[in-house]
Amino acid sequence: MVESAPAGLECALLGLLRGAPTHAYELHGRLVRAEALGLVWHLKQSHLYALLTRLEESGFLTSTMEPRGARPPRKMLSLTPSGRDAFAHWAAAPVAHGRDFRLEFLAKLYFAAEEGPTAVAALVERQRAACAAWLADLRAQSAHLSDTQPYAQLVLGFRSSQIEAILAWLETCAAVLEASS
Amino acid sequence: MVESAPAGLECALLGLLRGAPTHAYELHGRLVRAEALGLVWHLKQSHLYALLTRLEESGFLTSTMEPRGARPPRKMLSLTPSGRDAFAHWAAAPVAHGRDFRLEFLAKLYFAAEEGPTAVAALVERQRAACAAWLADLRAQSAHLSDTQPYAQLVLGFRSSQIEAILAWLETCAAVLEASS
DNA sequence: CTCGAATACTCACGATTTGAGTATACCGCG
DNA sequence: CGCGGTATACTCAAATCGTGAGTATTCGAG
Repeated sequence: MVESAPAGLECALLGLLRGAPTHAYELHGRLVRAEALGLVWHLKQSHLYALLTRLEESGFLTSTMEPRGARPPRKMLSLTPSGRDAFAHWAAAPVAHGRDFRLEFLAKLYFAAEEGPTAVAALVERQRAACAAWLADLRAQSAHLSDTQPYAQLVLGFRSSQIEAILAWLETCAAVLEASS
Repeated sequence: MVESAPAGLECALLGLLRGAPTHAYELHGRLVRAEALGLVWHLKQSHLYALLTRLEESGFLTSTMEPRGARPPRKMLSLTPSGRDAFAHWAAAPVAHGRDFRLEFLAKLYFAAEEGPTAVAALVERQRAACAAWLADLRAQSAHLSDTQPYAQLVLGFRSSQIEAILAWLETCAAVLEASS
């Protein structure tokens, strides 16, 4: 029950429990199988169990044993209000670093897409603003660099170009998901 | 002395020991201070010591205690032939995943830049080929996707656009470092 | 001469991640 | 009918990673 904010991807697990209570095994099945999030996030079974245990210890979810006659019982998980809250906050906030895009932002986008075009548009717009700020910062740094540091120039150039590509891609996000709704 | 291939960034440490034997403390100083690699790679002191210990245990480097009169002795590190070899192999090979660019590829580029425009050109060209292959693969995957999976399309689109940006940036690499040599 | 910064290194711990294992129940096949 | 393979559901010990915090000495500024 320690209640410290859960780390990025743990919140995505909370998101998967938004609907009906589920048990860990099925969650894992969803992730590795069809579920689109599995494209983005690979998680071993044992790791998943560990994460869920921690989320429970921290009070973001509760479990009840579901007896199933002859078969072994299942540990059914559901969100606590605190868990629901943590997810909502996480899902709405943009990521803070370019390196968090591959996994964390795409996960956020997944949930936003489930919720509808409005949520997507809001997330994309917040993220766009954050990226624009990073880019401005990088350009300022780059300007302070002398020509005698070509390597540093390349490093900053690399980061800038990655962020520019992200910005361009963000433009297409809202459009694509809008078109298919 | 277990001799299993060292992980990506450990090889970069080997690279920093190519020249004169050095001791760990100075290595750390170089990394956090001026040294351009510090832009890319942040490493706590204790972590660095741990990595170096492991590299020594694996036989990639050897140490000798340098007595310094009254002052405490230093543990001077130098590459073994096996270490020199591991570095050379690592430095010449392109990285295998987009996610390795931020750190590992930029580190390789750093050493290539030290060595001269020829080495840079060779590394860049190999990496370009690898990236082109990834891109082709992504496009093939994308083609197999139905329109009913807009999220998956976006994910693949994201990856493609990141790699395209990398390809464009690679073009500028050789040019920039060539110009400043 | 002393106080703080720099030098040089060590250690114990917590968190993360993984491989490997356990145990039961269902289902098809001969 | 019973045998083996697969699916279900979860557990655990252990490697690995990474960090904070500490130690001990020396040097230079005031």
